[in-house]
Amino acid sequence: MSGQSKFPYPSTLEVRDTCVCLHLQRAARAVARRFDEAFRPLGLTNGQYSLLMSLNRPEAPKMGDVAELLALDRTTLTANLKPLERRELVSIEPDLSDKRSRRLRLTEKGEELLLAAYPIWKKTHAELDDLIDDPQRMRDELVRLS
Amino acid sequence: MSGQSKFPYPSTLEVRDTCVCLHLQRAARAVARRFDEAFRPLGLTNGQYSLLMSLNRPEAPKMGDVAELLALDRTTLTANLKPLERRELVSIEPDLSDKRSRRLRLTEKGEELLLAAYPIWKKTHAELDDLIDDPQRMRDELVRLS
DNA sequence: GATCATTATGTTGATATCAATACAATCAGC
DNA sequence: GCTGATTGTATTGATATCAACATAATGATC
Repeated sequence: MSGQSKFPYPSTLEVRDTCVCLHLQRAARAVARRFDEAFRPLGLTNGQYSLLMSLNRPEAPKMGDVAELLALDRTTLTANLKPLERRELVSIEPDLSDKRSRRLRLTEKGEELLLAAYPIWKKTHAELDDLIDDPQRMRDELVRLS
Repeated sequence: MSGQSKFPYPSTLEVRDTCVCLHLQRAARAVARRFDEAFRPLGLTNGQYSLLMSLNRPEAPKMGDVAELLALDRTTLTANLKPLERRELVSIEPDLSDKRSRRLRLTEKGEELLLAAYPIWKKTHAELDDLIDDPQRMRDELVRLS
């Protein structure tokens, strides 16, 4: 036999059906794939798009600012910047008033890429939004979890 | 000067405020960290917990079944199984009736680990659920995006 | 039963993610 | 001005994620 698990099957079904974490990761993966595909002609991923977009500010932000905005580990941000820096979409400059900090700045090439990417985002986002009953409510809930 | 970006700042704010993808990735990262921390004493991540849990079925599932359930690329699943197999939490057996397929099975050690992890999940999940206005509605929306 | 499309999975290479650790610059208190 | 705590990043190592490509088994058509 050996047919019976030590872990009760009903509890498995409980986790599968109710786990917010699982539901979130699943949806996050699916939606990420959707945007990755849409941005592929530009050689961008959804995360790179969000990162570049977060750098478009009146004042060039520090790494910590961006990491917090994206709810991203600081070391992850360091890693994510590398391919963008290699493609010269982003420049990293030392902060003169605080030598620990570094300022992240979009290059002109980066800004041009955002211009090309924005209509793609607009279209893909609209398609997604249509799947959601109440997008604003959804975003509010997501922010509360962040 | 050089002060003006080629990409309009209001559009950046539009993306930041409304992008469902960005909100999802952010929340997914934050919630993943929360569960990863809770499971750390067991040496489990949230993804490994979900994966192990998905294997606790009457019939040992095939790789494709699990990949679909988790909305995960099949090649990612292959990678994710490796550390679990190394720790002997999961065994991978050839399917006798279809030699292409492989059946994923929890080992006894895997079942015991789930037993230890479940109360941690229960507690962490309850804390998270409290942050959400209408969890069922939220899950329904997330499923629609998957 | 040979051929060809389909199905199930694996491998490789690039990027993403985080914990743990380390280090240098800054700041607060003295 | 010293000292110790804090802050801002970087590096390393492990796992996660997917696209592109490859392979082997199955199934369908003839």
